[in-house]
Amino acid sequence: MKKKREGKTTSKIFDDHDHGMCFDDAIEQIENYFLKKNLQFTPLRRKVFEILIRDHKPLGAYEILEALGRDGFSSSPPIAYRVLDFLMEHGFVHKIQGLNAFIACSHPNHSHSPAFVICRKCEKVAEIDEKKSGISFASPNIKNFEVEKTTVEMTGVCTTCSSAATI
Amino acid sequence: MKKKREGKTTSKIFDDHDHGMCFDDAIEQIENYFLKKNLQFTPLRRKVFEILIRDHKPLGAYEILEALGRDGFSSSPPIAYRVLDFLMEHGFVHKIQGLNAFIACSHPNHSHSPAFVICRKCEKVAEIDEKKSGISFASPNIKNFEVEKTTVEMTGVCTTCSSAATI
DNA sequence: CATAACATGTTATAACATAACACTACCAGT
DNA sequence: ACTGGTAGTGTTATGTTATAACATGTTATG
Ligand SMILES: [Zn+2]
Ligand SMILES: [Zn+2]
Ligand SMILES: [Zn+2]
Ligand SMILES: [Zn+2]
Repeated sequence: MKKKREGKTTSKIFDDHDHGMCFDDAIEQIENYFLKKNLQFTPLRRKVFEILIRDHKPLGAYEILEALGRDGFSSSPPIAYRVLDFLMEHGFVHKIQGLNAFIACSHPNHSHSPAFVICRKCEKVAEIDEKKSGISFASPNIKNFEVEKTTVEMTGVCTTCSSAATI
Repeated sequence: MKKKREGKTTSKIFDDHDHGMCFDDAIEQIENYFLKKNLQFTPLRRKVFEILIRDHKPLGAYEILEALGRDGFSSSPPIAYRVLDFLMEHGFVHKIQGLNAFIACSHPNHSHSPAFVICRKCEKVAEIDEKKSGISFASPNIKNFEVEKTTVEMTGVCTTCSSAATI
């Protein structure tokens, strides 16, 4: 059986971006980036990114594979994982560890350590900015350790879901 | 084939606790907690916790299962996952999302949002305290969202590993 | 003792991820 | 044009992590 991953309601923190613009911007930005870096934005890579940015919600690798299959691409697992790794290396996709899922980056311009807010009911996910949100995550400067990557995920319930339900 | 999960070197951030004491304390604390809460600290639960606290390093569920098998317990997957879920509910075990592994809590007294420092070379893991370490993680108070659980993991390389190796 | 709640055991399968190798296209140096 | 290297994609098989569903035993509690 399949794990549910629908999502139906919204809450303010999840709605603070204009996704129409977000989508167009994202495509343009990734194109420019690849051009500038002399990287190939192949049909497969473009398609995977489009699948992720289209609804701008986290998708499991196998959901991406299904979508690829529907669009005439190969849908064996390594296809998705390789492209996802590539897009993550360049900061256009992040992995949500708590969901084993992947999501298109919401702030692909500046390099950043992403933080995510995840509603465990509707499974909506928002990528937040250190400064913009209440969260202040002082740059981790641990003694005797060089931090290369941080994972920050906040799971809970959004207002819409909590007001709608009987817990 | 098996993923490596050995760990051989140490760095200061990983050595700031006396594990002999840590082990004894942990056992005593979990016993007291279960007694006070009228929960059953069954042989299976005790064994799982002992396996985790013994070396105080992250173990995969299937590693725990092997250890259980060696000690005469059943070693089918649900056994481990159920006990781990239970111990996590009560704050005595945490899951390291970046490693798909479980580790005994280092600060089982006070309720806390654990944060972890993970060396990707030796796979040593330290659970750090907000205040004690350089990290300051302001309590996330996001608008229109009630945070229930935070995941904070910092991956990098410890001094020992970085000084030892040719990157 | 009845019975409900909790705990463990067992089988099967789902969900997630990678290894290894094959094939093609493209480009650089000869 | 030949050669060898690199990058991208395709394919098969398998490894790894986690859960569903159901059976059995064990422990309060009225
Ligand atoms: Zn968007
Ligand atoms: Zn929600
Ligand atoms: Zn310890
Ligand atoms: Zn190390």
